[in-house]
Amino acid sequence: MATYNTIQKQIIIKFLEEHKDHHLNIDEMLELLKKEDVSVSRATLYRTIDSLVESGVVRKYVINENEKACFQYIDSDDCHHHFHLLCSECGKLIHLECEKFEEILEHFSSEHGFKVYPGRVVLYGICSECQEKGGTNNA
Amino acid sequence: MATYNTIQKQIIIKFLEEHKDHHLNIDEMLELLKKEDVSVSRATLYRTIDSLVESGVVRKYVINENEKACFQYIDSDDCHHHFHLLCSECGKLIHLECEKFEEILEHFSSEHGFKVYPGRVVLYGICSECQEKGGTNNA
DNA sequence: AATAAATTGAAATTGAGTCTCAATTTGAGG
DNA sequence: CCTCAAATTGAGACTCAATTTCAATTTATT
Repeated sequence: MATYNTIQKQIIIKFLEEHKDHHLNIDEMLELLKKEDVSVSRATLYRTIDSLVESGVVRKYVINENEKACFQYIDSDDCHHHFHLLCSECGKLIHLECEKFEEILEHFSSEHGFKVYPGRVVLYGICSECQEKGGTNNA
Repeated sequence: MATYNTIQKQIIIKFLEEHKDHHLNIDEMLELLKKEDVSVSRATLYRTIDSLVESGVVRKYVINENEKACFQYIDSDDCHHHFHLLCSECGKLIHLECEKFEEILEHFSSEHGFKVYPGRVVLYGICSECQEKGGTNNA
């Protein structure tokens, strides 16, 4: 099964490269593409992104089950040291650059044989601001 | 807003306690409840489980985005100082006792001011057995 | 009992994501 | 630069887990 190089695929890959510093969901991408007057259908965007995720070029984030999945071009430079911290109090999502990330993933891999999917690592808790405001304590 | 103690809630909590060693999805629960000749509607089950998750009594697992969410009663005795590793391939839930846990929580607290809720930490990935079998899944 | 508020359940609705299929595009081989 | 089969596109239909609706019922208080 050959693969054809289509205009739509080029548009999508160019778009993702230009937005590699954000993760966007499908609707946000469609809207931005529309503003740029480039036309790609929803179905094609889903299909192309899926295959890019499959081939490891793009990472899929499911931060909150109730929210749409987000996608981001994997920049091999900085995609590694990246945690998601989600504040249960204010709902803020923190993208935390931290060298500890690698260490933790490595620990689970080498010590426990468990290969963690980095894109799905979301740690729930309370951010510093909400702690100061004196939030309710849960576990 | 008062809360009424209804028969349905009692049924659901009793059911979850009796099945605290498994995580089940809503349909599985409905089927098992039906076999026990106890009647709870799908909507009520969703609603009640949601509020139990909200209050931290029940944990929600989304093993695979394409699969139904699973739920499990949290046994407060043994959920404190360990990680939950959930294999996206075989669905196995690994309770991992590990001294790294404390270290990681401490790191986030002191270095980043973020207080992680230990009970909600679930790391998704692939277990060693499924890695050997050569899984294809991403997430 | 009377009452108001909370809850239930059957069915309708939602919505992210997938699938269908006719129309179009691609590119290898004349 | 034609031809043609195979790949791809896109509009809209479809799926299905989860949510919402709303009238009927249950709860707990007075």
